[in-house]
Amino acid sequence: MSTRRGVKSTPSNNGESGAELGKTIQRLRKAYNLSLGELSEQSGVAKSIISQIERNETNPTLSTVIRLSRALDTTVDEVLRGETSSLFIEHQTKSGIPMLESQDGLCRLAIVGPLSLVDSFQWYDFHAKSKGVLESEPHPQGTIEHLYIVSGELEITTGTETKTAKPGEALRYRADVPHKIVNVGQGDAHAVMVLALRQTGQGQ
Amino acid sequence: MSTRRGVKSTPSNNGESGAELGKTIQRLRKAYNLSLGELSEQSGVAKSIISQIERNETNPTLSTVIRLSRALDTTVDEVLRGETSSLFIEHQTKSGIPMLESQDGLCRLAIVGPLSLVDSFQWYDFHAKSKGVLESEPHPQGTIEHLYIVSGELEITTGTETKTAKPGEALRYRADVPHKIVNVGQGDAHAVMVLALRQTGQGQ
DNA sequence: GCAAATCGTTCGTTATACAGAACAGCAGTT
DNA sequence: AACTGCTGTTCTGTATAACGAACGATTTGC
Repeated sequence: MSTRRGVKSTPSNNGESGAELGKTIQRLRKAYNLSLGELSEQSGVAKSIISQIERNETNPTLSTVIRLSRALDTTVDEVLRGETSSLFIEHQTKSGIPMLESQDGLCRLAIVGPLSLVDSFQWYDFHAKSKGVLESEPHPQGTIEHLYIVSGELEITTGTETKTAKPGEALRYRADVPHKIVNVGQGDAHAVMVLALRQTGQGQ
Repeated sequence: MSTRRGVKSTPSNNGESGAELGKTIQRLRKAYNLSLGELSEQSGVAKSIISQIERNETNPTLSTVIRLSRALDTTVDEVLRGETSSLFIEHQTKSGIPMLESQDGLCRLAIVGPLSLVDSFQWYDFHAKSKGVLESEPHPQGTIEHLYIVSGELEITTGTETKTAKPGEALRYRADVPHKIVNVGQGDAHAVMVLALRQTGQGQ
């Protein structure tokens, strides 16, 4: 957490949001050869606001962005995405299937799902004795690991973050960085894991 | 009642904007089985705001919508467009219940994996009381359903075939035909379901 | 049973997005 | 030079989105 609230270095927020929103809006506007006034008229947004948005000096309202997007004949997402043209590359990374086996002999990973059908996902049944540790090297870029805890208590560390999950909980985390699963409970732990490889690209 | 809210003609925006944004957000949140507090923590948006957004009582900031979209594993546009761009269930909701529930009320499906993202699979947590029945209309062509039984005893009927599965077993069957899951055991049943969609285009 | 937790909602305050007007910089006319 | 007409920017005041706390209403536990 630590959601730095209260701190507002940047004019508004923007930081993680549509970082380049302003630039994109302006680029589109100019592409259409519109002045601020014209776009204002067409979109119904005050030109002062548009000016501020273009300079990333404000954190616009959704409705404002929608109105601008419409006037610019595009969608919110495209505007957000900086419209980095084609970013979708079908990263069909086949890459060797990470054959996860118990390193310390305390974890067992059984494949219950398809692994050759399509490589968009693999599905494992995960069992771990108490104190068992499963360390994984990074999986292909964009891979997301889903862990559903059936029983026991697992601690997942991915990157620098660590979380503990109890039965019934589902964790979703990036698996393209080193990650680790530890059974911190007293007894055995059981979880279902789905490894999803990013395929459709353009997921923001 | 200083600020006369409560009764408001036009909430704020809405009109032309994200008409159903609130409903969509709520539907996604419930699909993920998140409470306002949880979503708040995950997204960094105050839960009071989320509440208001869901009720269309506010005209959220772009950054707010982005944060929510990310937490809900989707994009702004999908949220805006009333979404459901994709396939699935949407259950011939005769009742329009945002949550996935069987008609007899004995089965509950919670989405724990990505449900937006154009892509290839969805992941559910399935709970059923004794005698609970979950009937599904055919999913899109090529869809395969994977069911991993955690506890209880389930009987799956797909097409004309019927099978019974016990804990630890995994079933894989076509889901592009009507299919049915029945908890034939005495107690509750619990399973993890993965719905795999046929890859789009290329490859067969 | 009452306490503790958790749900969604509402309250009080602060920060700020918004609109419109006023402002500044630069073309072309005349 | 001025006067237009445009550009984009910077000033207001007001409405309100955001947060966090406090609130009743359930649900859970002991």
